[in-house]
Amino acid sequence: MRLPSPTSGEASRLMDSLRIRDTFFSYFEGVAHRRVPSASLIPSGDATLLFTNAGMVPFKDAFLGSEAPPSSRCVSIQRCVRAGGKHNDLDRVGFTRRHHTFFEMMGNFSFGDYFKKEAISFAWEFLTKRVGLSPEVLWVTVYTEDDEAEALWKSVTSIHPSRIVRLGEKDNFWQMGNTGPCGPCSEILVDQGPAFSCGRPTCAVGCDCDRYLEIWNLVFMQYDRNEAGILLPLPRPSIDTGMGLERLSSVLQGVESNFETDLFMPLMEKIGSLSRTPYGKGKGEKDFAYRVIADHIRASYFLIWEGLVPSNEGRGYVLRRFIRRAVQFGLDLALPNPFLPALGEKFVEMMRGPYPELLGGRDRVAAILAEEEERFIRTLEYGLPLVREAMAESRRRGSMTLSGESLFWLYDTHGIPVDVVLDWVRPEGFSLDLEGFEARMGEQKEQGRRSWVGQKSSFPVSASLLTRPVTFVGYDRLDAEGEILVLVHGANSVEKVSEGEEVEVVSGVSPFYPEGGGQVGDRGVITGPTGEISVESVYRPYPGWISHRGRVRTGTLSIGEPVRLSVDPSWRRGARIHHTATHLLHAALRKVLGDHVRQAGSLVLPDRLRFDFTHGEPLTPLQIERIETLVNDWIATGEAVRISEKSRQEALAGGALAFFGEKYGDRVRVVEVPGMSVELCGGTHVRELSEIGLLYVLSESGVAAGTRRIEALAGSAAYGQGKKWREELSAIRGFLRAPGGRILDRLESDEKARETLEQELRATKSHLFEVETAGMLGESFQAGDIRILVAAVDCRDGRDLRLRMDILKSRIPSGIIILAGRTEGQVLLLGWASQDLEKRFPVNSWIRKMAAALGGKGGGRPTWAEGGGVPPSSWPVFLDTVRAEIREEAMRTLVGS
RNA sequence: GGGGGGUUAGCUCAGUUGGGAGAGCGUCAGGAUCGCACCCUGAAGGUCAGGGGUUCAAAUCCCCUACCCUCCA
Repeated sequence: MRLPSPTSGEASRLMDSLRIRDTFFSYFEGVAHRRVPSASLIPSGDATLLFTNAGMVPFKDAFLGSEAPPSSRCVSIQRCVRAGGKHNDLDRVGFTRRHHTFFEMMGNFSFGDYFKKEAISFAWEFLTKRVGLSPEVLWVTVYTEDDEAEALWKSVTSIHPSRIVRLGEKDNFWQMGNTGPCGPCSEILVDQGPAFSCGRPTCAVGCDCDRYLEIWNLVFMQYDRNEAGILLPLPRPSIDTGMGLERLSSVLQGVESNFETDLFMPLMEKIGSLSRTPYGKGKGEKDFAYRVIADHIRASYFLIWEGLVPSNEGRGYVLRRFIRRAVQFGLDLALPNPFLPALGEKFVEMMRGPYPELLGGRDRVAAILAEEEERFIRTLEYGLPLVREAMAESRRRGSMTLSGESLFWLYDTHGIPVDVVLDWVRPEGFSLDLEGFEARMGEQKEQGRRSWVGQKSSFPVSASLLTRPVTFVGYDRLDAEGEILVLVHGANSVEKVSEGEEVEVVSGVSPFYPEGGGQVGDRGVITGPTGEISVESVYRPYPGWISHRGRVRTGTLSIGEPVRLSVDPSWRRGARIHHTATHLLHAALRKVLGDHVRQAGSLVLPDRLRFDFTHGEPLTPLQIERIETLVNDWIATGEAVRISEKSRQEALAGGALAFFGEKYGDRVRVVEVPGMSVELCGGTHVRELSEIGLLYVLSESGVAAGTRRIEALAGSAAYGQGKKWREELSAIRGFLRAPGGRILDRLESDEKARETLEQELRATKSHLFEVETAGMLGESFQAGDIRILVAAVDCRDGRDLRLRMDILKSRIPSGIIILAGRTEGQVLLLGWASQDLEKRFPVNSWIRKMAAALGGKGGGRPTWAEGGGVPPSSWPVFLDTVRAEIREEAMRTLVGS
């Protein structure tokens, strides 16, 4: 029940999400906005961000001013993933009406173009005129100090003044980080009626409950916060807005939760048909499971489609958690495994309208989903016995509660979620110490956090210090003239650096390639009027920056000085050879193995390369051979490498491989070897393939499930390796005296000969020991009722001694045997007592005593003991002494018993 | 990036204060059978992941490396 009805126009009563998208785009295009396609979920060049989590993320550099926006007015519907953080704990997803890991954010943006007035009026007009929301249900909030915004709401819209509420910094002030652009914001809310209220008397706008639903946030970026925390006015204030497509859909479709919109219902129905129980639309006992699964398949599908694979770290790990959580909740609904591929197929069907490109790669995504699902099921199967063992252990302690420690162990070490454990142990009457578990979990998190902040070294200079980005000239030149703009020593920005110091240098121009795209940063030297720095690594501390890290070799350098920057040509040469070789390798892999192969990471160094790619199984030697041959055939053509800048659409249409998509950027750099490989790439490359020379694949191995790794050498590194192999081979030939080949035959026959010899040696030894020990039996004597043998033999190692012992003890069914093995400079002692003498005559104490007499140690069990020491001055004396003592002891125990 | 667990026969895994490397399945041979499966007897098969250290003695304890599983960031 909802009063009053939020929508006023009949036409919009049943607005499906597709129409909402169209209406949104066409409205803003109508007011001169440029439509920008959704950027990748995986942010490019931003290590601080796990996923694109808001509509403004692709525009971050544009807001910071380090990059030009596609237009001063833009509109987008950006796909987003949130997987943690204060407002979106993964655990809450599925248990509320509105939390998602994957969602789409509709937004309009102004980069120094229009400001508050237009932003407010566009939003109002869109909501009330285009999608027909009734002004009666709308509320707005403004920042407590923002008089301007409140006045504008009153003057440019028809909202009732009593529906404008002022809120504080927590709700209505937005900032990107601790420094940088920020500003007040203004939110538009829909009053869903008292039925949605938490019922508390204090319930009003700002309350956490569902009654006042925030649907659109308008951010007025008008300040730049500097390091001191002071707000300085931005010269060109900007607008960033965000409205969740899922929320707006739920309002416009008159349903109670996002999960009942057309963005979810087909998935809910599919889950319902698989589990044979329909979704209860919020009233079913297990509805939460439907919601979790539907939500997670959306996020997982998109992430995999964008080239991510489940793994045990970083983004891949978040993806793994999505998939595993979905599978886990699938258990609650008794869904038959694997069920994720079928849901994925349904999702593509739903989303093919707005995202036609999703149709490509369907098989690959389905395969990855299925594999991860099966993998988790295996983990659970493996875990069941462990849980049983934990229960048994608890029972032994007389407790029917599994301890927090063992719950943590099951989860942390073996990946078995607590909920799953609970399901298994509840029927047995067990409960769980959840508090103990949470406590251990907290420690773990704290530890992770500490190690994280501990190693994070932040660049000590603000990103806004540079008014324009550093010009990279390294594609064409290896030398450049520049001026020192920033110097860093230790954790501080400094004016001057001198000999021996570790420093970082930023200059306005640089030919140094900064580490990125898998390619290592350049090395070289920076020379000033009075000093020189050797550059050891180069990276981008912020987008658009290039920082050179190294050590001052001679003299001093100061801010403002002119410098000459020179890249080490042989370093760069090795890097570009290996980089182009990587592209060829990638293309060859796809050709030989299939189009499911995608780059999953790469490392390009001057003297080797490493390439990770998606492929389900190990490569056969034949496949590796074919790939290597193909690449070398390509190299031999000597084809020219073409590098060009194109529009993204044009590049993709030309078949370019693009992974981990860029941002909205229209201009992309395309590296093409005609007929062989086309990739979007910012790295440095050879001009002609002949420069590569040759390529050797060194190894192929697995890095994670579904990901393989190839390591290879190209150019002079490959030649050097070939030379090394040749030298080794000739050394082996010389050693084996097998010149001219047939080394394998030679090894084989040698191996056979060795085996024969070993067998013969074994036979001879056992014969020898038979004879030898037969003689030794004569040395044995009877002491009371015990048969005793103490003897010394020459032997090579303990193994020989044991062989003799085995023979001897089979001849003496009851008794004591002590053998002293004389080896080079050492004595090994071995003692045996038959089972019946275990208590009465434990041989380990004798071995210990003898070893001590020989200046060594020993020990063991009563029936079998070993020890060692240095040889006695006289063997006969030593042995006789031992015999006498043992005899005496034997007689005494006889009397005693 | 930081933890936890693992790596022993072809496979699945035991191996308890450090003291003789094991089981089941599989393989092979023999027996039994018209034949097959079952069954009986026996055998082969191991750099205990690799390297270093401690020790008289290391699968076992310590350190390093590689790989696999898993958690946290």
